[in-house]
Amino acid sequence: MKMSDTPNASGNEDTRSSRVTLKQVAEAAGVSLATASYSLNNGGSVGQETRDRVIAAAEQLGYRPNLAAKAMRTGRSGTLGFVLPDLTNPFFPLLAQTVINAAREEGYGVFLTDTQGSKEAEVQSLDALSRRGVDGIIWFPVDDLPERVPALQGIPTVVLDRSLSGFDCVMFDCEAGGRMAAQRLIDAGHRRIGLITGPLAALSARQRADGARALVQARGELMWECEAAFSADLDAKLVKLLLQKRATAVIAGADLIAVGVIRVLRANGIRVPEDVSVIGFDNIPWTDLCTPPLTTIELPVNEMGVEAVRVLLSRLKSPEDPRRRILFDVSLVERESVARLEQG
Amino acid sequence: MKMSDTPNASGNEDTRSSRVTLKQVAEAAGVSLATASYSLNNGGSVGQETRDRVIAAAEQLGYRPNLAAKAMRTGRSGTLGFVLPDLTNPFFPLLAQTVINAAREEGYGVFLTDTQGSKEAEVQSLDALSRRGVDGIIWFPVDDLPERVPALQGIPTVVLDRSLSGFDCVMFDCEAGGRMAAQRLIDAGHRRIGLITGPLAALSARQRADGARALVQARGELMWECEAAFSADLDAKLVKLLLQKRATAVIAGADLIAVGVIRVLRANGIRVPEDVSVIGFDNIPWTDLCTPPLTTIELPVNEMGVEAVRVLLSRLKSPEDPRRRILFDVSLVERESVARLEQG
DNA sequence: CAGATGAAGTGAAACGATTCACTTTCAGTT
DNA sequence: AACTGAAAGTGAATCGTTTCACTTCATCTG
Repeated sequence: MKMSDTPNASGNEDTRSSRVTLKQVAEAAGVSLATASYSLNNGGSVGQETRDRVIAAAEQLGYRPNLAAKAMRTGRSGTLGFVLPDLTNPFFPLLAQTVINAAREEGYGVFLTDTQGSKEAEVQSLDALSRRGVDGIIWFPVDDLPERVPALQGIPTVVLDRSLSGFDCVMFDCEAGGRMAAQRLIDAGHRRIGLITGPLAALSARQRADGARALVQARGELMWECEAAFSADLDAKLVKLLLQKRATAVIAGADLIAVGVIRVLRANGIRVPEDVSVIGFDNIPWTDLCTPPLTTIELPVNEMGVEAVRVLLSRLKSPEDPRRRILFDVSLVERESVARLEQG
Repeated sequence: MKMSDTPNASGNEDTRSSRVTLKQVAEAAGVSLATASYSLNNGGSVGQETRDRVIAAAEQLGYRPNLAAKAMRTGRSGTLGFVLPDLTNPFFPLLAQTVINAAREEGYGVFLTDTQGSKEAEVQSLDALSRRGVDGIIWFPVDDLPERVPALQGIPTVVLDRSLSGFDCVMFDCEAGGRMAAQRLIDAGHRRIGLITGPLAALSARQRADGARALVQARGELMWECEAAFSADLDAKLVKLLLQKRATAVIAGADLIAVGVIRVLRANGIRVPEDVSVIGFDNIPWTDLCTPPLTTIELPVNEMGVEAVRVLLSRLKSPEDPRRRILFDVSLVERESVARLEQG
């Protein structure tokens, strides 16, 4: 790391340290504080001419309302918190982007916090958001153990991808997804199928597994089942399973895992999809660039983000409405990692 | 999308809508407001016994300071803004994560805004952050045209990956990176080299190109050069270039582009790296999972995030210090997309 | 013992907006 | 001419903190 100081930086000119306040605007426009406030917020009863004058003055002075003051007076900060487990997991960036932009369109700023998969950090984050006085929280929990979160008292919260009682929840129909994945393999003639689940602490992983398992057991044969972390690095046990108990097709509980599977298989001279078919789950961004491009279950992540904000804001408006539970359908994305099983 | 209302949700019990204020704590502890404040902030002169009593009372009542009020009084909000172009670009999530966590460790919350690559949205974002009263801004600009941003007046800002005068800047040594990429190919015996640059509106893309071009011209032959967007979908012109004017190696200004190149080549029966070597830039997360794993230039993204926060906070402390310009070294990551050129 | 010193604690004024309750003005109605 | 009501505008309280300036009182100093 090199460093150099640039001594004569030509700083932001006109750095007026104290900002323009509403009072100054009022004075400039020759009206009272109250009228100035009403004018700028389209409230009260103010003559059109006066209103225009105030607006002009505000413009001219470069007035920017102090949101902290507004927040204190009104009790609402115009901010939301978004708590998620891990931004570097490719599943999340799109979701975060959607939430942030949906919120911005409604005039809300978003505090993003990444808990790095730690429950402790999660509790801390929620606590910090509560102190910050966010109006509401969107929460993608690390897992779905029903831990009590005292910080959340009284703050409207919507929970994503988990079913926590007492909260609005927005989820994917993961069980159906699991079934779809299995069905796709069955349709291609596969019967001897292996199943790798994501971490079962998460409801969605359990549901995916349940859906897939049920269908495989009904129509084919579940050769083996194994739990794995959300990662392309498979542990030794799984690798062994993969190479020894040969299934003709593998269902992975997440694309990241599927990519790892493909890598291991190919490294051992097993072709995908000719020898073994692989199907993933999530449709994370770059799975179409793999070799072979991954057949997978797509989740409407974008829609989830938008809906989460919608639900949260509507709860802000009507705190007493019944809790909502929204379930998004998922769909199969056909690519090249699944092949018809040739009768051998 | 299915929906169901759960009528009898067992809401967060004890939803006390009005929060505990410092005044209540003071009363409970039998001291004045001032003493209560001093006690909790380790300020003023307060007897140990009294202090303990206040702290106990605060604890017991579940007091959470209202940061909006504090912000208004002190003029500092304890928040930072982070403006970046596109969270779905795999380059950014790690950076965002690092910034968020580094800031949190110092007690700051981060407003994240994603401008979706639009300069208009960028100006709006900066403006919104200014209204929100953030104490400082970390800004990864869409490009480096020296647009005036009025909203920034007086808000300490550090700029990432760009050189904007009047700001603290944290950057990578991209020119050196370009040279390293070229050198790697030269070392492998390549002479006829093609160069694909990222969008030249960005300084870093220009620098990468400059570094690479200079070295190629000095030691080999620059077969062709072409500008491309940050995407794995290459436009027709580039595809044609790639297939017709055969270079033995290609330098891509970004991994995303490199992946696109590999895909096009392989789709046309050209092997990588046996027939054509490809080298990328960025070392974004999953390039080690490609086929072949991508040789590329790694940027210390994590370090940049940490440093950005460090620089920003130190500027908050001493606004009058000379502007700083920090340059991080980059490094070559050796994988499998570059091969020795067999003398043919 | 007078005065100085310092620790412990308090009262009240900010910070910058919103908003309730109120006054003034004036056109319209009887 | 007196009354009514709406429209236009204002004064002042308020949100929850921090912090300056001040008081009180016990102890120390010469």
